[in-house]
Amino acid sequence: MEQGDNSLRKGPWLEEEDEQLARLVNVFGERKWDSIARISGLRRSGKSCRMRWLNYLRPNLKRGCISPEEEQIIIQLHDRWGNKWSRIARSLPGRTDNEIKNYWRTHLSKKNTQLQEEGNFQCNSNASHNPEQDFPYQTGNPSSSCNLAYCDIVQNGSAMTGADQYDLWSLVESPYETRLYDHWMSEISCGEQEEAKFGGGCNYGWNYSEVGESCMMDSLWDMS
DNA sequence: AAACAGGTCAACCGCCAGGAG
DNA sequence: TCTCCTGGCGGTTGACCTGTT
Repeated sequence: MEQGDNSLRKGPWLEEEDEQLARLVNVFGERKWDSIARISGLRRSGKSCRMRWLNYLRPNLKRGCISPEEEQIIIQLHDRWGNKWSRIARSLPGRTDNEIKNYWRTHLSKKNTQLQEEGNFQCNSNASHNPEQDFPYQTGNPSSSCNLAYCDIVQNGSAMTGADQYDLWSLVESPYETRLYDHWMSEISCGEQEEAKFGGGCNYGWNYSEVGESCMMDSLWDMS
C-alpha cells in the first residue's frame, strides 16, 4: 500500500485520515476535492477523498440493511432508469450510489434474472407504476414504520390521481432533483430526535405528506 | 482444523461532461 | 474556439468474511 514518498496512498482509510478529511470538509464544504486533498496532507487523490466522504463519512448516511421498501424502490427505479445508480440513490436519502450498485449486483440482479428465466417477472419500463404488477415477489407493508417519502409515493400510488403521479415522477427527474435531495437530507438531519430515528435502522421521521410539496418546492427555489 | 467457494462491499479506474481561462 | 482541470458517474477489482466440505 505504501509506495514512494510522492505517490498517492491507496487502499483502506485509517481513522486519522477520516478525521482529518471530515475536519477539512466541514471547513471547505463538499467541493474542491483536489484542494482538500492537497491541504490535508493525506496523500490521497481528490477523487479518493470525495469517494470516502460521500460513501462513508457524510452525515446522515443510513447504514445497515436495505429494507424491503427500499428494495422495491431500487427495483422500480432500475427498471425505469437502468444503471443510473447516482440517480437512484438520490431517491433513497441516506443511501449511496455505491451501496445501491453493490446491493443490486449481489442481491437483485440475480433475483431479477432468476425470475425472468422463470417467466413470472415482467420488466415494464413504460407501464404504470403499480407495485403489485412491478414487484410480484415483494409485498411491502404500506403501514410499515420504514416508509420513506418515495416509498409512500410508490406504495400508495394507487390512491393518487394520474396527474399527481406524473408530477411526482417529473419532480424526481427535474433539474432540481439534486436540490430536492439536499433538502430532504436537511429535513432528516435537523434535530437529535430525527437522528435517533435515522440511526435506529430504517425509520425516517417524516413522509411525503408531512413534508408538503408546495412549501418544500418554495424553499427549494430559495436555495441558490 | 484446514481448505475452498461464494458473497459482500470498500475502494480504485477510466471515461466523460462542464466550467474556467 | 480550444485546452486543461475538476468532479461525477458507472464498471471493476480485490480484500475480507462466512459458510460448507
